Amino acid sequence: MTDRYEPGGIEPKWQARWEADQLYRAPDRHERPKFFFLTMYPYPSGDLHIGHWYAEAPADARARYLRMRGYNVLFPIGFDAFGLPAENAAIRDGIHPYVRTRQNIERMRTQFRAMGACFDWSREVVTCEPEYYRWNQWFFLRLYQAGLAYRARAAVDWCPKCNTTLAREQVWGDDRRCERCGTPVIRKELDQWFFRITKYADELLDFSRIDWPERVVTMQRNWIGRSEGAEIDFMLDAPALEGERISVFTTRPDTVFGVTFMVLAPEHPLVARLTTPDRRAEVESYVTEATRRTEVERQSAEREKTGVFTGSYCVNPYNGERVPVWVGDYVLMTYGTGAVMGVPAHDERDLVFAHRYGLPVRCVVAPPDWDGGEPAEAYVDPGRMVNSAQFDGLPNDEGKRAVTEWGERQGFARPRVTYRLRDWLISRQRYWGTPIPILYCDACGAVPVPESDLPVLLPEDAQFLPTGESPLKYHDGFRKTRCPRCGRPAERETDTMDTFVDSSWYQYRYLSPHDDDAPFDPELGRYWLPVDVYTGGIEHATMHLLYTRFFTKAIRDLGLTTNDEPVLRLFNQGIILGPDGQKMSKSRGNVVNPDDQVAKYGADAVRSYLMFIGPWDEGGPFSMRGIEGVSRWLNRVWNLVLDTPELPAHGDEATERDLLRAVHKTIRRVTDDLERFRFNTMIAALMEYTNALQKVREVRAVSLAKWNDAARTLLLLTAPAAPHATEELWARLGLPYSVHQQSWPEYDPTLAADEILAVAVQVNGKTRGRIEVSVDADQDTVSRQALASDAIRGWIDGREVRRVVYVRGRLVNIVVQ
RNA sequence: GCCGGGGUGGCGGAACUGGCAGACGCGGCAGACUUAAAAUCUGCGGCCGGAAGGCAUGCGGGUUCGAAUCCCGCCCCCGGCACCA
Repeated sequence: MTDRYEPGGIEPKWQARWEADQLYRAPDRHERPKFFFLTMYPYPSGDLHIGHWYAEAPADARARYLRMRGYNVLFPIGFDAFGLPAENAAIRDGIHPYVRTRQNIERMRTQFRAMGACFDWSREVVTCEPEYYRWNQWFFLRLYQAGLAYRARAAVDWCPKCNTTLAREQVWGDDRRCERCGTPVIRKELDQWFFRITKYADELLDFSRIDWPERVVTMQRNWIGRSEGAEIDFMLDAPALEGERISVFTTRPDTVFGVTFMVLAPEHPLVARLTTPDRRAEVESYVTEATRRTEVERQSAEREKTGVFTGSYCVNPYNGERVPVWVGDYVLMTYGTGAVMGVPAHDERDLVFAHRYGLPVRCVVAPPDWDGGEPAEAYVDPGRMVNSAQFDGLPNDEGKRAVTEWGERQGFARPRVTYRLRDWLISRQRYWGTPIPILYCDACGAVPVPESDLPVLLPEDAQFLPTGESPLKYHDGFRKTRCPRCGRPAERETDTMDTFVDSSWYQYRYLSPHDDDAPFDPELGRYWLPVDVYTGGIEHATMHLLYTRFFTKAIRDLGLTTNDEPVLRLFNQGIILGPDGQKMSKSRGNVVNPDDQVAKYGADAVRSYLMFIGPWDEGGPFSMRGIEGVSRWLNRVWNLVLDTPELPAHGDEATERDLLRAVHKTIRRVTDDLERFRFNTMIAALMEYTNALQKVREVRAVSLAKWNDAARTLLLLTAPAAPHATEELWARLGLPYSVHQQSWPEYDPTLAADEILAVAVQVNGKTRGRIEVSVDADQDTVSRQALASDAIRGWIDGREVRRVVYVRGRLVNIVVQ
């Protein structure tokens, strides 16, 4: 018997050898075509969990495959090293974030090496190092100069547990919780820095240049939330407010003749002045009540729509009608103009409101079979306009444009597009992030730090105290400085940047990670960019993946790149669950530790098993039995390759042809599956091929030469999934190092094609038997053969054959009376 | 409510463009090897039925020679958006 397969012995050996030989360095200039394969870089939590393996191992297999296909593959790795956990840990146990983060990274590097991943470590980026984050500051200054970064006072979301503000994208769910810790957020009025992502709203809605999953595209579309409509001005008809107006945004200008009331958000600036003395007490108490309610309460659709009349009226410019102005907390100050025209006949919410307060309902878009009265339910479908003066009879979708145009000519309406998307709030009231390169001078105001003074270093001697406030606020050495304009004392901004700023451009830094002159070398950008394939979890669909698209467009406009999009193709892997089918968590006790699995079965088995589990984008439960099955397969491959049978010099011709067919079919299947990220069926194909080789070996009817070719093909095709075992076997066969530098096998379609096919014979669509036919047999031949076969005769005897359908190579269907 | 994805054996899953449903793996059963066990190898495995045969891809219809796949109407699960005017 040959040596047993012992991954624990061979895996570290090859990892060291590959590293020493710099096998996976991606040269910057090369005659081969480039392929930039990016995976989402991890946060250095200090332990590589099974989710990291699931994200990286199948991606690594595909990167290896692309190398064998002849691409110059850039497959980099780095660490998303700023962020809250390290800072919280510092407050808890006094270890400085730098120290802990660097320790964590060191440990994870070791674990990544044990995976056998073919990363080009020479390009590693670590975002908490000044050589990285100085470029965050540099980009910030450029965006500031271009008017794409600005400071504003606004009501923003604050996480009371993380003690910082959050971007809209980081507030999740209908109960508005912090994306990181799940704590419900609260509103705070603060001065904060923003990136003007809304400037790119329309361009971000254009997905025509990229091949991204429908799911992500939809989520981004929803998030941006573009709606087209009109803004219409209603003049106020109140003694003290002569000449002032309320503007509303509506997507239904065609219903403007149906307006029977107006509703303002409680925060609307006109509310106080509009309120008549007799209504004041009631309105004021309503407004106070509304502002006291939480955001979640306010936005709950189930809540009853309440409101209060201000006592004032405005005038519908289209028909001159006086319309009462109400205040209602279902109207949001943060969307549109903070005022809504009430058209109860054609809007469900307005109808509820009108019924509650006895306001009139006037139908202006006729439902089919309209009786001239008011509809019982809000009618929102298409129809012809009625009760609408000169627009009567017009289909309402045309009416939208006609009404807006007419109002525009009169000067009280204009087309308008509104977005749900808000500018990206990047200020964080925390230490462990990139300092925002701004200082405040009493004389000059907010002053950008000159580029030549970058980086603004994060002071390492900060105090981490459980006060909830950033240590930078109390660090005089950091805070106190001089104004570069006037030389007088000034104070630095103590907020740091959202870590999503780091990840918005890290792919570019991989090109020249130690470049001191620029964030990345534009020359290299011309070769490597854009990213060809990006893989990672779906959870970043509207955060990171939206921000990085914005960033690329913004720096394109700054002249730093010519690409419109950062990533051509996106693929989202799913989530690995515990063996019980539940999300892995320490409290459930269902966590699978990859290090344990590697110790037991080897990295190759863990990699292959993760690929075999199911479709990569679906994830699924980790099965302890399942990984044993894959481990058994690798053992079979091992024994099959090393235990070469006694074989004749000349084999049996038919058996050899069958073997060759299996070889070429398998190459085709494995290649197609890798192209489509179908790793599960790729492993299944390799298993089938292994089983076929085992059968051939038992028969001993092929020549040694043919056998060797078949066995080598097995190693080449398995190399991406199980890089160590295949390297070892390749070496033991005496073949030249390295299996990973061999060319990917090509398949020949003619050799993969069958000559004799087993065809199912159906009678009236039910399979009753099967026959063997040659590939090129025509329908006549096949149907004659089918009708004559014993298994079929009993089913058709005495019945009239009405029709015979032959699907080449698949089946014959005999249709009888 | 709107949008996207899904529902297939005991389990994970497979099935090109409408063409033999259940590849591959797990578990199970039977056998070989072994004093025995483990490991390994071989065979059998959708359900009902002794068999013939029938029934089967969430449910109900339809189109078709033929439907897991296409169409219509539902149910359930996952994710996103949602008082957004």
